Amino acid sequence: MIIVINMSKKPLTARKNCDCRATRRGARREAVLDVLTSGPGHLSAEEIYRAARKRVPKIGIATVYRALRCLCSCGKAAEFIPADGVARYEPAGSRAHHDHLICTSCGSFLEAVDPEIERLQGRLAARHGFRISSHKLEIYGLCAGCAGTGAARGALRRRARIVE
Amino acid sequence: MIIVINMSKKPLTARKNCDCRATRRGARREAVLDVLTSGPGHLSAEEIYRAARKRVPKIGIATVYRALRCLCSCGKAAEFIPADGVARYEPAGSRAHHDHLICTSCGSFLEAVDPEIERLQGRLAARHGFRISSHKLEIYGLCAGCAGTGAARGALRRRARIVE
DNA sequence: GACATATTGATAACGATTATCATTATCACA
DNA sequence: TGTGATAATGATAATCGTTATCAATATGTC
Ligand SMILES: [Mn+2]
Ligand SMILES: [Mn+2]
Ligand SMILES: [Zn+2]
Ligand SMILES: [Zn+2]
Repeated sequence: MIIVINMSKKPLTARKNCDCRATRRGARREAVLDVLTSGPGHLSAEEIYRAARKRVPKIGIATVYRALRCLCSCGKAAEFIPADGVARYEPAGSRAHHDHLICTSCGSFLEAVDPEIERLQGRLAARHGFRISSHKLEIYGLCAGCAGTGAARGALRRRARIVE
Repeated sequence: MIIVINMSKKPLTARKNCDCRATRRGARREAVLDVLTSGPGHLSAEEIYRAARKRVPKIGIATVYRALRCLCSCGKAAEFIPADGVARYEPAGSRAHHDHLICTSCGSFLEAVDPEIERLQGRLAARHGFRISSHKLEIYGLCAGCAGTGAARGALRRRARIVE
């Protein structure tokens, strides 16, 4: 795949009209995309940098940030910023939208979607004449494992990545 | 009111068992609380600093941050971090929970709550054995004014701060 | 007033991210 | 296959919001 950096200074939110154009190909940005799609997801730039160096040892962190900007810009990756203020990245485009349940104990990210919540957000916005372009729902608390209840362990056993 | 700094390094989320104890009183932290409760809300630390200096000209930004930490720690203020990563503060305690509709055009914050969405979040979490401690719902898009439709202006006219 | 100590503000430090810029890698084409 | 244009890279400086440090000051108690 050919990946080209979008050098604009705009935020990293995915855009429809990405100005990425195929020009030259290199191993570094491929490595970043690789880490993103094959890794556990929800990685920080620093974590992606460390993983990418195992494939391309001479890669610099600046290139990782540039690649992430490009990937977000053309919708192949998504950036989100949890409460600690450190941006995290996950593959996008081929994946459905989802929200995050973030464990404040072990730091794990659980992905989930409730179509009813999604729908009601539209209704809430409409009530205020607000035109939604995106939304961010993050639920903080204890994951099943850290809560440690029987019901919790049951839910953990299911181990669903995206569950309605 | 007496306000005492909580010097802990924990995050600024409001806690039930705040270790704030009344010991000494000063004008600076009062000024910060004043700005917080009398201002337009959703101010950044820098904005609060500028406003506080009109009341206490010699106040330093460090004191503003310290006061905000204290106020959040004992539940008199709430901190939240939108997509731009810059923390913003609003009075809390006497105010009900609400979510934010954030206009990406004019930067305004509209407050809203949908009890049904709140309820469904609990259901979603329960489905994963997740024990919620807090959540953050931010909806990004165009406010009524910036969207510029007729219906939008109607909604704007209502000018509700918190609407179900 | 004298003391203990809580609070303050100037400023250094910090961490994540971005900008700079000289060097290197890639492509189009002769 | 060589060559020139230029896209991409990485080391590093800069930036920005926030926190830590620390000497000076303010406050409460006796
Ligand atoms: Mn995710
Ligand atoms: Mn608010
Ligand atoms: Zn956990
Ligand atoms: Zn607006």
